[in-house]
Amino acid sequence: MPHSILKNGRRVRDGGGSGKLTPVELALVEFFVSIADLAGLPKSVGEIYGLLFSSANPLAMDEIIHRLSLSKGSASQGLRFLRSSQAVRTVYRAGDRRDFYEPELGLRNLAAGLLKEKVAPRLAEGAQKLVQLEEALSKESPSLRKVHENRIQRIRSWQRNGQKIIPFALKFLGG
Amino acid sequence: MPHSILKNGRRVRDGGGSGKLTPVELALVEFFVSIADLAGLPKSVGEIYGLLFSSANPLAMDEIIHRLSLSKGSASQGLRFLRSSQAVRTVYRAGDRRDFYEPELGLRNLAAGLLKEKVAPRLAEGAQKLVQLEEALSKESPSLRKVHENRIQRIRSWQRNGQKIIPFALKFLGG
DNA sequence: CGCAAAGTTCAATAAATATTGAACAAAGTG
DNA sequence: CACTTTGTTCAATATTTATTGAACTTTGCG
Repeated sequence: MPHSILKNGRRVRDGGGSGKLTPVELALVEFFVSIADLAGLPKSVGEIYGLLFSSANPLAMDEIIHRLSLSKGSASQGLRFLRSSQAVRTVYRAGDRRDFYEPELGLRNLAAGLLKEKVAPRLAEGAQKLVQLEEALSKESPSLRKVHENRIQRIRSWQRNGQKIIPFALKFLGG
Repeated sequence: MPHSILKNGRRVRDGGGSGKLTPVELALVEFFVSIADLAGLPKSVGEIYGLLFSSANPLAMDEIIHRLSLSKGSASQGLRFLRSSQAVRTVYRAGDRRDFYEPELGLRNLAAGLLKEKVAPRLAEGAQKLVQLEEALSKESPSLRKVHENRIQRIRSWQRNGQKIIPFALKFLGG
């Protein structure tokens, strides 16, 4: 039985189009796909968030799979990412064992989540590399070392300025 | 004559290591490769910027190719991107037909360049999609339309807040 | 318990992206 | 002008990354 959405033995209402998206939903999904792309996230993540964003009520994974024609694997991984970065929340529905999902709508929270999940780890890794670097410095000729020390100072200053912005930017973004 | 760096008939000084990078250079290059990756740019772009950043003096494309073992194509395209986003500048040297490159060191300018080159076009495209979307709205049922109008308002508010931050953030980042 | 629905994992595969290098164009130089 | 150096372009290829789907785990229910 390929792709039928049966539940408790009867066909389930699927809120406007079996697997196909309405024009508005489609445009919203495309919008978030292009944002995902900009942020270096998989298309599927953008699709899922976009679908939830355009939905009047929370959706379960099997509905997402069906509307977007995604594989279970992509849906599961995409939702995992969105959950872990607080871009979606799970919602419980009485008498239904499935998890339902609704989107976070606050830009501040969305940004903070991405920052924590995608950006922060990389920056930490970068800082790590700077440490290794300091060690190697001592083995260079004095004149080259002077140049390099200077440049590394420059990176440190970038890091400081970058840090300073974050809380401020978040405040800007969020009510 | 594969890969020799001859110029005016004599071997040219290459500032420490033919093709191989010193540990410090290597660490700096890796640092910028990881930044490039974070920003969704090709590795080669990070390598090129990293090499220029770690160099005491401007470098020509053939030197970059040699030190990083890149192809001409990658170097040319990478430099094109870096130039177009104002992350590097060309420097002229008397009696040398080649273009020499030096890195932009101001975070503010680096950020502004990326914003203009990578981010802005995508956001414009996104705004474009929102327009298409408004048209399709009128064909929806009143109740669904209300939800969607609401959500689209939300996106517009995101855009406004995002815009507001930019000049402010840039001021923060820059001297 | 035994069964079915819900969700996860991950090796295989497909799709997207970057890189290469050879052919080409432009610009000096003698 | 003929020749060399410098740099660009782009189709072919390699590399990276996302997606699939089948096997598996977990959870709830009668």
